[in-house]
Amino acid sequence: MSEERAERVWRGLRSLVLERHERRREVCDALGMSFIRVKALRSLAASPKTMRELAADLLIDAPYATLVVDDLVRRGLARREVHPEDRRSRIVRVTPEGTEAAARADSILSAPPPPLLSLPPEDLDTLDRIVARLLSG
Amino acid sequence: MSEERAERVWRGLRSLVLERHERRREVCDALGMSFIRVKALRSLAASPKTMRELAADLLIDAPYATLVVDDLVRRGLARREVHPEDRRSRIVRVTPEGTEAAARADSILSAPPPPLLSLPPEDLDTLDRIVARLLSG
DNA sequence: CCATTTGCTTATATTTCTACAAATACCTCC
DNA sequence: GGAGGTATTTGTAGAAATATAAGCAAATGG
Repeated sequence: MSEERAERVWRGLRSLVLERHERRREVCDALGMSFIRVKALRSLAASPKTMRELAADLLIDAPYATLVVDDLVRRGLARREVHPEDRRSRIVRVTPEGTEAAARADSILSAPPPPLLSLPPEDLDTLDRIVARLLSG
Repeated sequence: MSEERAERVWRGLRSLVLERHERRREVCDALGMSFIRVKALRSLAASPKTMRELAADLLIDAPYATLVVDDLVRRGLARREVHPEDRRSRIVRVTPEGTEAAARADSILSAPPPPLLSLPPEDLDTLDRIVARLLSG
């Protein structure tokens, strides 16, 4: 049955990402902030957002988003700007320091784990193709 | 460069597991408990453990493990038994209700996401092999 | 305009997580 | 059988996360 195989694969993928090569702690230590702030910083570095959009992206509510952004602003990693078309709204944008910090987080989180690096090239190739397909599906 | 491809693959895997098909919230809602309790329950359902072993498995400290197990016991999902060979130590074991709840959690967490189920059989086969290799490495 | 809605903030409260110090009970080794 | 070490619990404190209510400013739509 392929259902069974799919389950084994899924458990394996979860195990790799969530247990074996989890890097939350490492990133939080490196940046000196909680993981939700790292997520916020990376989300904002990827593209500036209104508070509402950020809250939706992080799956948090608006008041908490305010606290998180307050903290990033206090650290000099982000700025609030008034939305040009709706002055109720703020666009949150990372500063150059924020960009740099987000890049540091990315480099830790995106670093492939050793087993992936020592995969035979043709396997890596195949995996690349399959993962792309899974992401597009 | 294969390093670059490995990075793309790793980012893709993280995205699949952590963003697209994250099921923490769902499991916590279904069982009515925080995720660390779900993890504890599943760990104990997989095999009974002493407090120390459980704490090590969950990467939490001993006092917090006591709180978590207290809660599971209060819910009737686990029991403490005196270790037969060391009366300082307790073996924590899930109850039948705990086994049932852990199975419910498993069925949510292990359910392969749709894109994985609609993968061509030969791709799933290959993926299965590669994931096994990554886990063993 | 005025009422209503929307976007955000402030305030407040609760739960969850993390950490550390100290107490208790038991084991082991001399 | 006493010293020192281990397993767990208790207590405490604080940070982080989550939720709700209330408020302000600006937009929208009669």
